[in-house]
Amino acid sequence: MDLMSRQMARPGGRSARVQAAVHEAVRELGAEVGRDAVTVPMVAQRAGVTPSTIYRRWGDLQALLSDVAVERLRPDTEPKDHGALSADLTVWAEQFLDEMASPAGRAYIRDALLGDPDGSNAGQCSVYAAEQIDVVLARAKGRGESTPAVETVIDRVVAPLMYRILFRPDGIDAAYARRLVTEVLGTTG
Amino acid sequence: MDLMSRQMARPGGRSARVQAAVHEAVRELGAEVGRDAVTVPMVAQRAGVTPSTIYRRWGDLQALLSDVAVERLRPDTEPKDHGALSADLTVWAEQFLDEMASPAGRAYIRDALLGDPDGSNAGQCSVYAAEQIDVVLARAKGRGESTPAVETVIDRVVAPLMYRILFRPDGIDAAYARRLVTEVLGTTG
DNA sequence: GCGCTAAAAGCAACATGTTTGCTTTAGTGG
DNA sequence: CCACTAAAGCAAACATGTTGCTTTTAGCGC
Repeated sequence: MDLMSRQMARPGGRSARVQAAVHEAVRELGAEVGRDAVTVPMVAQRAGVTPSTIYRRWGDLQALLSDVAVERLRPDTEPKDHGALSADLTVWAEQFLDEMASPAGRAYIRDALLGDPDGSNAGQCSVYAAEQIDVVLARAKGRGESTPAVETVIDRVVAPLMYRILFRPDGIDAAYARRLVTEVLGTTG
Repeated sequence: MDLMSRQMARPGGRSARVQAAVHEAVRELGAEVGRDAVTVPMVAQRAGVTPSTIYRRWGDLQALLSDVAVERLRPDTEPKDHGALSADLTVWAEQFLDEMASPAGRAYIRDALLGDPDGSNAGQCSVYAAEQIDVVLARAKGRGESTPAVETVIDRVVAPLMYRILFRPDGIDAAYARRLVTEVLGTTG
């Protein structure tokens, strides 16, 4: 059944099935009863496993939620090609803001940051963003456009957006995202 | 003082003593056994109150930790005056990075972001940073220096630092902080 | 000062969540 | 096909979180 073949490098093992079932249970329950009401015993029952299995594999609820959050924050498609760097970056930034600034998006980000002592899950989120930007910039270079460095875009666009999403939920909108993109492109041309 | 004026019907009374005792217990236990090992019953015992008091006032451990975290993230002194905007900002950014990027600092930031559904605690952190920057910029204006806007400094210095602290703990150092300051000042002069 | 009032803390019983030793099962390689 | 190992199940001990009711105490009018 495709319940068990969802995103697995090596389908077939029992552990793999359990992980898939547990992740799916978290997603379903999160949608049904709200993220804050999800408990380990609840997830276990839905996934058809015992709570101790979850505790032993993930340690606690937070680590599990962090896992699932990173999975959801992974972009599922490449950024669309609009024929020009400014258009590509602008659209990407607007969409990024849209997804991340929603209550659900903020909850995922917080979950990813949490239950993540070594920062590896949060780091993964940053990698996703960097990859997307890299695609956009590489495409622009292919067209002969001059582009800022990936790091510059992260510093000047992603970081300000994320800072405001996390620390100042008010007063953030698409116009702000567009302004950041315009400014970073203005720097290099 | 604002430690006891947060949401208190009876300042100076028993509630205030309880709050102070609980906060102190959290700080002590955090230092002694590590932040992750702190539990509500533990805090209650150390503070000489019953667990139900804590649950009723703060709701859960996370909200309590969030409270304490914001308290600790509040700067205790005004930024020092070094006679020039670039020096003031550079020193401030280095110190900010130093405090925030430490394991303890990161834990406080995460706690502040957490158990904070409405974002008010996290928002407070941002306000602290903005206030400090405002002092530095006002002083520079008083000397006749031209300065960037507070918002600009937040976008170009604070946000990138915070983004890296949270999402990419590796590869962040004082030199990076200094570069950010140099760049933002280069923009306006 | 003296009680009255109401907000907050204490208490205790209860519900829920977490941990752990041991047993059982499923996948792997001989 | 059998033995071996890693992971899951089970159940009981344990810790944490919740709640109704009682008691304390600060603030207030007298």
